[in-house]
Amino acid sequence: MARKLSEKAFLTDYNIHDFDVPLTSVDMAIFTIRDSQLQVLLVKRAQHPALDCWALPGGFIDLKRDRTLADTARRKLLEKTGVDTPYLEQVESFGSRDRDPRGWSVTVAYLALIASEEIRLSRDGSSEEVAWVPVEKAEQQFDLAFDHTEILKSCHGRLTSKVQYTSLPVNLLPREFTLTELQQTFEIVLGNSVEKKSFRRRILDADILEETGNVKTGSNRPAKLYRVKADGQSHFFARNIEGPR
Amino acid sequence: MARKLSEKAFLTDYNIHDFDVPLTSVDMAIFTIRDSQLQVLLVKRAQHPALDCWALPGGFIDLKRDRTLADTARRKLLEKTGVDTPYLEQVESFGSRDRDPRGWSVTVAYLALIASEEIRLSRDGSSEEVAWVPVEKAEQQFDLAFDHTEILKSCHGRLTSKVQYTSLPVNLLPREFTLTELQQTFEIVLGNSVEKKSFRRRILDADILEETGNVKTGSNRPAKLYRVKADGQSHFFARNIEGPR
DNA sequence: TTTTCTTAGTGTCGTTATGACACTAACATA
DNA sequence: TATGTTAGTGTCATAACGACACTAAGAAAA
Repeated sequence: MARKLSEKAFLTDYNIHDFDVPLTSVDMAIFTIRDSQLQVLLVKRAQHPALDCWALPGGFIDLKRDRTLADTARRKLLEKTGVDTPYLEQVESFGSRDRDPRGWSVTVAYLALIASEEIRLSRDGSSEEVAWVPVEKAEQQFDLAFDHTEILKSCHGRLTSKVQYTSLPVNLLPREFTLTELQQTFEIVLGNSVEKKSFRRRILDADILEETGNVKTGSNRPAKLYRVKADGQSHFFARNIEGPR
Repeated sequence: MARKLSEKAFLTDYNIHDFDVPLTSVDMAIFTIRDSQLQVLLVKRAQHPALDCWALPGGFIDLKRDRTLADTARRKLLEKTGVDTPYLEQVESFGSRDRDPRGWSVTVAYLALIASEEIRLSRDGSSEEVAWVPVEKAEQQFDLAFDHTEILKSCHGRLTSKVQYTSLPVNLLPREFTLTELQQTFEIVLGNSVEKKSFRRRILDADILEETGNVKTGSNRPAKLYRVKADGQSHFFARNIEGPR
């Protein structure tokens, strides 16, 4: 009982500003497929430090409005893209003395996958410039702010490795899609082709999709449209998908 | 040029204490095999908050001494166990308004694997009580401080899932070990038995081990001793290991 | 109406890593 | 020398995949 009281006293006296704490933020790699390429959203910084540098969208936690880290990530995503129910996954945290000139800092990196159809860029009034950039170009030809190139590579690496054994790319497509569209999405993310029959067996046997009853007609045989099943967690396959041998 | 100067001016004026920032710490689940069980290291907190509660070892980043988050984790591990070259992997970060009574806080969780032979508990002068506890017991019967039960489950989950498709459990063994010992380690982490021949084929075909030339003699046929190859990254298998069908 | 083109979707066989399980090998101890 | 115990192997069945040729169904041209 005495101890309970003394914890209360401890908390009353506690002031975070008495201690050295790092800056802590959230950054995110928002991926989509545009023009048959995997692209990532970049923003041009409108503030110091790294003013005018391209960077991953992100920012500080709003201690008043955000209950959790994921809230911060969702808020940033909504501000930039207008998308509010994305696939969102925490990837890795980066913390060091040198990554930000303001001092010791930690950033929690998130990965988001969205369908390009759902995007309305820069819905908020922020004046930052926003752009979709093909991932390879962003990694190799952009000199991103802070350690954002490393963060982007980490998120991209997580994505490409999970494609090997999960059904994660379904999150890059709109609600209804054909198996061929899904296959193309896998191929774009993987960076190589996959065999049609193997792919379809794999996906259909996994029992993660259901037919919508609709078909997509074009100038050829209509293709059945599918959607992710309601309970659809990202499915894990027992084996990795292989490229051509 | 004017901008470069103004960034300098910006940094001169910048004071982290002008902003609300969360507390940021590192916590870790240190696993080892003892008594044929997967066990995790717990410490009894000697300070508020959650005084006298069992918790995962961890603490705040030392902004002066730690260059990176991994430094903080390594330092904590060394303080508690005397082990300084462990397998160390960042798992997940937990941040929310409510997880710590002191206010908004973020903790970066790490997973460490060490061989029980290498441990010298509580090498430092800290007066905290330290104990190895079987993982299931720690998860189910201990009321850990803060959200440490959730953190432990996350680290444990990462471990058990990676066992399915990597050679990660080699890090729970001493430098030299027999294939049977390695198999037992896999079985303990997996929680079920694996078939001897399949296991040996898998491990040997992966080409991650080399014979030391030594054998372990007992009251029967001697067993060849192996060690992890020098370049040994944790190997990824193309298929998951299956339990009995 | 028929042909042709294009994309959707299937049948089937070989390959590969694994599970199952019986088998042999090598030592200590009695 | 026999016996028990653990190390390690031979071999076949199986599951999931790659390869690739095949059929199906529509639009548009002829």
